[in-house]
Amino acid sequence: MITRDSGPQPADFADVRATNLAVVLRHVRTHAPCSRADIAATTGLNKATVSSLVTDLIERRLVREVGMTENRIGRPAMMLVLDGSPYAAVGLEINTDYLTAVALDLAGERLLSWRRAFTGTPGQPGQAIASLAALARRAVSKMEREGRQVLGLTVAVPGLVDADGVVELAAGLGWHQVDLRKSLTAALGEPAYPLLVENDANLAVLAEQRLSFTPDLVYLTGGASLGAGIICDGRPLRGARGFAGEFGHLPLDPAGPLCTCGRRGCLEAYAGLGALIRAALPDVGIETALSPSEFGPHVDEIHRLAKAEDPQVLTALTDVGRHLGHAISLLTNLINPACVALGGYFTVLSPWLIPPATAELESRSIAANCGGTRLVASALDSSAAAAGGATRVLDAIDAGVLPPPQTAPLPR
Amino acid sequence: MITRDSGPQPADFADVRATNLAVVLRHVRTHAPCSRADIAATTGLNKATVSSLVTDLIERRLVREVGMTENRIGRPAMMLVLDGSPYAAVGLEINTDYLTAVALDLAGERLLSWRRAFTGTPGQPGQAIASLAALARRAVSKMEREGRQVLGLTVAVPGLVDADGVVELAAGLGWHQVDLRKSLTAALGEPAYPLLVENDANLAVLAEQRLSFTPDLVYLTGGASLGAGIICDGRPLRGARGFAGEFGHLPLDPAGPLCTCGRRGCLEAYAGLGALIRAALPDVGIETALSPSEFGPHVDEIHRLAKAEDPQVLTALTDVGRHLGHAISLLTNLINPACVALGGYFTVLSPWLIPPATAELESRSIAANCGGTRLVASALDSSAAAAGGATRVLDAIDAGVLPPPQTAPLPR
DNA sequence: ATCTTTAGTTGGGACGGTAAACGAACTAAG
DNA sequence: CTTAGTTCGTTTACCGTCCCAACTAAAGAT
Repeated sequence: MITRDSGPQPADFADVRATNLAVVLRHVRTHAPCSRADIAATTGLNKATVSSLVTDLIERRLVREVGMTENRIGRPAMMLVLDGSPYAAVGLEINTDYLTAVALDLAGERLLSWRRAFTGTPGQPGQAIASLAALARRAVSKMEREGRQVLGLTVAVPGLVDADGVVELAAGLGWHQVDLRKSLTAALGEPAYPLLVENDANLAVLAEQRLSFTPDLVYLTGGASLGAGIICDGRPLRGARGFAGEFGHLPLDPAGPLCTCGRRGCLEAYAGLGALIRAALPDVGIETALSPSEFGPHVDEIHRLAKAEDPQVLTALTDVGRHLGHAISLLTNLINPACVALGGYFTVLSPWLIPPATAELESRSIAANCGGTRLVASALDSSAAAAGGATRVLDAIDAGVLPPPQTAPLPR
Repeated sequence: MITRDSGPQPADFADVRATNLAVVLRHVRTHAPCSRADIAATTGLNKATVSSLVTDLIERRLVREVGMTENRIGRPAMMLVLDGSPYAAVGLEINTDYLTAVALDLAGERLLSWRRAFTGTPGQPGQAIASLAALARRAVSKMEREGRQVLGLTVAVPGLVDADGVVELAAGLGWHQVDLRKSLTAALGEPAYPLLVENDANLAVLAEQRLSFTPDLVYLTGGASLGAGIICDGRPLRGARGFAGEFGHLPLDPAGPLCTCGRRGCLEAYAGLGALIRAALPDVGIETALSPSEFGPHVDEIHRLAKAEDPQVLTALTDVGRHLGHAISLLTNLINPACVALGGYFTVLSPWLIPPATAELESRSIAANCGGTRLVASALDSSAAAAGGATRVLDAIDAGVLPPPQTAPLPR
């Protein structure tokens, strides 16, 4: 990929070719169906170059000819579209109460969407990894039975993941220093495709970005713990040590309620799923610890009561929304995203959360009109992080890491 | 410049050449003096390619041969260094109480550092622009008299600047919708070099980065207003509308003291220069509005009293440090920078600010050891923003936008 | 004096983008 | 039906850049 950007790497012809292949591929993805002439006119590449690049992409089975245009002056154009059939990108998510698998084709169409209940034993990641590997094997086999080559697999984990795929810390899972990438690679028999591990919020925001097209975007995971996936200027923001987006433990009030992290007044203590359930459904979970497997039904119940305009639930939701707005105002002042998408349990409850959150945000933003930050419900469901994992594989393709040609070049 | 990064632009050989020229130039800057063979070995470029690139850089007068190595086995190497003499990068800063001009040579050596007192009339930017243009002309003339070509000029403004160089809002100057780039370009007679306008904090952090080498860095401007210049993953973070880094108006406490922006509990109301002076020097400025021209002497006085361990001043500084640590903990949780540099009046007072700020930061960070964030005094003085303006010009050179060759290619 | 080691240049080859010309396939109009 | 005009995509010749291998150059080591 060639851009006006700093990078210590020198460039050669392969980079030029890879860059231009990716340019053409992205154009086909976003403008399909389109002709070679369209591509040349829009990208500025020479017609001959585009022909050569398209031939290459067809040999790699990334692009397909679909037929001629008609009823136009001049020679009809051969239209091109992404070839969805020969490839698949797989994303997995492990969370406190479920495993998810998603597969997408090149165009981002969903090929597979599985979810299964799961409860791991804290401190015993081995069993969880075995379950994850089993799910991965089933998803990969299904793709391969359909004749698709798996381009890559990315696992979303609710915790801090380093660049080598080691889970430094995942409090909800009770994991500490787990080399998930290595273990899973071994469990899957050293597969040929790249296997990556990433934070769930950082992946979910990728999936959200593919739908929203915004280059400055934040995705908030709404669950027992709250995380933020941040994209600035089109690139994911991870921070120096990967701690960026620790949204749940933003200190809002040193005199606030006790948080699971041991401090007081974290956002999570106000707006985490546990706090919401305690405030909205005081009959449950005040005395006993909340079980992750109960979160789903509780959220459904809160949603039902909110629609029925239960005053206690509405008050609880307004309260959560206000604190969310407060925390988002910090985000706006520091990062100024164009859009903040509410994910997790926030998504379904957003009709009751967004109005108080927006009011709070407006009252706390220095910039007029909240600096242009829009608050929206996520376009994704609970498979967001897994879909983001698959999206990450597709993003690598878009960035120019293409599979090699499969058919021999045609004789002339 | 060629990197593994998304970008819609197709690439051709000119991009390859520009990328590799920049790679070699950066290597010479950071490893000078070095030989062609060193460059080839370190960058992975072919020896022949390096020779060709170096010849090109010498013709552009960006690099110079300085002499042979001695006392080694094998043929002695011809050492290369940056040629500092034929170019200059100019940065200007306009602020409430002064104008600053800085010029740097290619290697970042300071050629010029001017500062003059200045008080503008709010709502009347014309006079300020005339003063700024006069200063710019003097700086440019001095460089040209020394035989240096000006590569670019960047102006730092304490306010919101859009991508076209229009100052949307600069509260301290009383500016609103001032097209500074256009006005200054006209006042300087449509110069050949690029003239840019940027926010002061965004520029100061560039200068700080050149000294600290950290790719995840925040620079805090400490003055009447507080701003943050943020660099994430080596790139400046501006946000969707340029509002990123509005550090001073982070809402810390809705019940806090009144801020100049009309809200309550902004960081600036606790840790802005006005708040510090009121707390540390209660004899001044309680009744009358503080004049910007008095800020410098007041800071000197506070510094003197702090060294003398005046209890009231020490208490005020500890208080400011605590609030600073609180705000920085928000930065750490969201952006996770490797380093936060305290600029402006914070710099000289940092011995009294950093300990309480660090304590507060540690108590509020979810990540162990504050997520690795170090709090340091800025390595720059009050010319930080102007130096950053000049640095921005040098960064463009580093990124591959090179001046054209000046000498004809040597006959062979 | 000759060998070894390292520095830098030269020439050939490959690759990939560019430009202009060309053939192909269509519509429009006499 | 014929001719002109339009547009698509390929062909051909060309050029610039990088790489490789062989070469020259200049020193110390033997």
